[in-house]
Amino acid sequence: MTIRTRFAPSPTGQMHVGNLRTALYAWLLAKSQGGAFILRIEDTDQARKVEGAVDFIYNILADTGLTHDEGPDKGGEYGPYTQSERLPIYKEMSEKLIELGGAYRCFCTPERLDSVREVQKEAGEQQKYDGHCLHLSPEEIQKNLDANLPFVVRQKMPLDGATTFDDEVFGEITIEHSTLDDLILMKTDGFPTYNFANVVDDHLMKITHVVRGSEYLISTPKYNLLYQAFGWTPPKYVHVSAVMRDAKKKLSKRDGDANYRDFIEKGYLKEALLNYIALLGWNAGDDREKFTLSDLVEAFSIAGISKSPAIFDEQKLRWLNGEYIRELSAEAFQKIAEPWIRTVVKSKTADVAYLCTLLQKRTEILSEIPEKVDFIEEIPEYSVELYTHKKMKTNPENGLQSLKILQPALEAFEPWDHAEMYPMIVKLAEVNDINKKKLLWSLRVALSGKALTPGGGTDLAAIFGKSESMRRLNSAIDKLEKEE
RNA sequence: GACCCAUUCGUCUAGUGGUUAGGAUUCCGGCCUUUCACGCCGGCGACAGGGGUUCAAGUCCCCUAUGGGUCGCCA
Repeated sequence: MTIRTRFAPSPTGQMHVGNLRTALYAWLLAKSQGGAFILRIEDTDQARKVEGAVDFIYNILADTGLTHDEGPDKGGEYGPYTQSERLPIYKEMSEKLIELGGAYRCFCTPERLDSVREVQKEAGEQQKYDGHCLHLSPEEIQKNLDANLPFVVRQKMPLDGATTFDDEVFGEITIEHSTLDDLILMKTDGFPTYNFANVVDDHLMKITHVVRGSEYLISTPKYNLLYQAFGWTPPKYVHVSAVMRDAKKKLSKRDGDANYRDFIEKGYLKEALLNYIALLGWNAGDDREKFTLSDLVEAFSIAGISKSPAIFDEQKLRWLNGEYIRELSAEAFQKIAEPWIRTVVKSKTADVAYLCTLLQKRTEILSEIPEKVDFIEEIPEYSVELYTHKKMKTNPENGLQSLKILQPALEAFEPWDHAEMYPMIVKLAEVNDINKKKLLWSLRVALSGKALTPGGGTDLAAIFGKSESMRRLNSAIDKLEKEE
């Protein structure tokens, strides 16, 4: 029997990274064993529906490479794959379940339910349905139905005993039936709840392994009771623990930047992001940390999933992203870096390709590029104290001296060849009996107006070209002379 | 509050009765160097606490603590 897993998001907007990780694990489980990955849209809550959210899900799955074999857009043998299009199925199934004795109609109003809960809360009791409609006679039920009273369908829980199931990650879990509430399966609006739809659909769609967040761990026995009532075989369960923002808070949509798209917009590469979230709560059993998607397919196994919640560490993501950036070819890096460079550098003459070779080893996330290159467009206001560097024993006075040595040499330097410039300056330092580092430090400050730059003085000269370099050099000399 | 689950360096983790408790990241040193970064080398840093079981416990059991989850006509 081939493995079938599913990703079943509700179309409520952004793709949270915890959600993405669940999708990744489900996809990996299927693909690592030659199985199928199914996308199902769980839109049973009409109030929470968000326009465009389904397309957004398609885009992310396509973008990350977690492609599905069956889904609303691709079809498949077990469709429709959108729950709002399966309403007749749930209706039929719920009626069947009532016949089977696994469920009953409940005509209680939300107001009555609230007050029951209120009373239970005051008394310090467990809050659960009080069974009011459980023993309605067939006549009473018919009367209510004839009166068109709205009703929900509730699952009838056994009163005693316990259900045990064996989770693939957490092991054996046992829940006493006495703690179970009679779940609502069908709402008054004719839509199923998750509690019902997931069971019906997972069964009908022949899902073999249910991968989902650990918040469902405790409800799983309720679902198994449903399977049992129908006479179906439950799937295997793979519950994965939460992704946390910090030790106390779960990563949540409300925290703002936990979304896939936000990370991409901040300049993270999708490969790095995916790699990182794979590692949050899973490991290959060895020391490897860098995985392509196909590496993951090869290495993935349920045994590597850990039980405890993992805190999302953006610092480590940054590092991983840097690793991915450094592995890019020069062309590939320039392609993704140039748009970021162009947000601040408008110059047509600056050598962007060369700039990129300098930037590549100095970039962890793309969004830090603009601040690194802003001096290229326009030299910032800077203090001549930048010429002071203790270790190199430089200061504005000898800085000026250095620039005056460099000025005629560079003026005469033809062609403006970067590879030749550095040895030329080294030689120039020797001739003038001055430390080459003094010359280079001053040159860098003169060209950039900054203490930290990608690359050194000759690198900057290469980026700017001769005319702009000489312009900056001369104006630096002017500036220093004025200060004297 | 009740129930379920978890707990190894700050963080992600390896570890399935006998290890100097390993790796990665962060941080700190050093080397390299045209500033910074990259790279390389090194360092700091953990078995939540208490009881058992055992010749031997991070590994098994119990209790406590802490944290998370669930208790919706949300999923």
